[in-house]
Amino acid sequence: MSGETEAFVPLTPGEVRSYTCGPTVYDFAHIGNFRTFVFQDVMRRYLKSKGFRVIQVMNLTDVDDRIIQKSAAAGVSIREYTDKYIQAFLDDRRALNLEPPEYIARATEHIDDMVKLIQRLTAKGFTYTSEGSTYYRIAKFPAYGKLSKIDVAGMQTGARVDMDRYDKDNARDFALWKAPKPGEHFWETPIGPGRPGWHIECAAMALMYLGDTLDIHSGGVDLTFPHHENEIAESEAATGKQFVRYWLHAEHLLVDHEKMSKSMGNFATLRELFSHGHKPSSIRFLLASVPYRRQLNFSPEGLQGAASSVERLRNFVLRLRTEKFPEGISPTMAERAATAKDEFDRGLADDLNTAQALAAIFDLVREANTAMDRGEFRQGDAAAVLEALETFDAIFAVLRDDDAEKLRSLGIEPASASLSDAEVETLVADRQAARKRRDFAESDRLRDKLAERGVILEDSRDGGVRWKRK
RNA sequence: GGCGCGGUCGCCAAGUGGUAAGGCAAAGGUCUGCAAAACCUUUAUCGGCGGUUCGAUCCCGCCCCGCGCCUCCA
Repeated sequence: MSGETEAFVPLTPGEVRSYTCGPTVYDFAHIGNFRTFVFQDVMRRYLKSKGFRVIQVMNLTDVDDRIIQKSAAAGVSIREYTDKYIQAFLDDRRALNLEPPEYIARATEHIDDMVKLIQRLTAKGFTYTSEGSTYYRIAKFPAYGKLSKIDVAGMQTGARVDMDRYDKDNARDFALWKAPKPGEHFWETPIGPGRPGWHIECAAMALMYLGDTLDIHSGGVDLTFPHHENEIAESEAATGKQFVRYWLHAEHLLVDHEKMSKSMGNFATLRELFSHGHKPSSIRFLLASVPYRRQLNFSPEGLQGAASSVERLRNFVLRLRTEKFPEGISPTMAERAATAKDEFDRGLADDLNTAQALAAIFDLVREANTAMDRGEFRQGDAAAVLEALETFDAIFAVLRDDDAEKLRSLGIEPASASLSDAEVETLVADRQAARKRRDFAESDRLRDKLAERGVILEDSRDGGVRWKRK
């Protein structure tokens, strides 16, 4: 609200009540949308790692003009129409390793709550009706504009204000409840037949699940105005209390330096990226690696770079797990692991500076690799370093989960799909035997054969070999 | 026009009043039977102009450029 970074102090110690503006389920979500959802996931994972009990509510807007229009055009019910996209959205979330919120609230299942909230506002004189619709009278709420810092008075006469087909007292007033147009689906309620306005759903559901004052409310920057401003107007007028303690808005994902959006047609869905062979971990890493308040220009090169970064991290973990180091521990390494964890945390603690946090991890990776190459790394250090990596992955969640099973279910056919672990082991053993005979022609033939199936071999100094799937 | 975000190495991106993290990419090298992986080396004076200061990329002013919101939008 202040527009500045502030120390986070939840209303109830140890507990974070958080509301997330979810998608309008009229179509598949695109990765611009997921930029925000990944940010919210990083935030909730970080808060949890700091010991907070997180209660996150995410809404699904499953009724609006587009949905009404499209479902009618498709000749199916709103429910049926939105079910499909809700399912797809939840699948996409799983693919990206987004933790499920504690509550997922569907707008059409909370019509009663919205009606009650509107009635409360009416009782306090914040509403008026016109042609069967109910509107919010912003003139009654002097604080209007405090979040987006919009000067309402100055806007009213502007050329670009709503040329509305509705009859409102003031162009800035917004609909709480919309009267049905002929043939449209509607709900019969005490305030008349119709359907909810957009903002009332979030206000009603947030208050219902989380109480009058929530700790965190987050969403994309484009929601700041009018959506969040209107939510404030609705809820604070009704409760008389502060609605949200901390607002966090994620910046946009850009494509060729323009906002990715459905209307621009410059969007990509996750399933499209998957079908081009991109892994969920690459996408998640890319979206998470740029701090949320920075615009992120999306490009295939960037995605490739993210994939390489994840690869480097995974190679490192593989090395930690498979290489044999001299017994004992080296005090300096244990210390390095500890400071890396501290630095990682320091980055995140500063308004979720993921870029800074990442640097701490990569520093550790390089230094540990160097120690290994020099023979200064000890077996006892592996645990400490792995622990630091786990701290990292508790937030970034990119180290696992690109297993063949998962990729296949996402429509990515791994090159190595046709080879089982046992088959790989057999071929690897054959090659080792060939190497022992110094039959390098045969050895290389087997290695190439494995490579064709997406299996990469790494020989180690001690004559051993480890393998991984591409 | 109002409000907001940003302009740092080829790309992505931290950061601090005292001469600039990290990742990706590129080139050369080390290791290796060859690879792979890893490591080492090389690549920036921080949009422009003024000002404050012993000293500014970081503070102030002006200017230029990009993006967004102000209408549905993560």
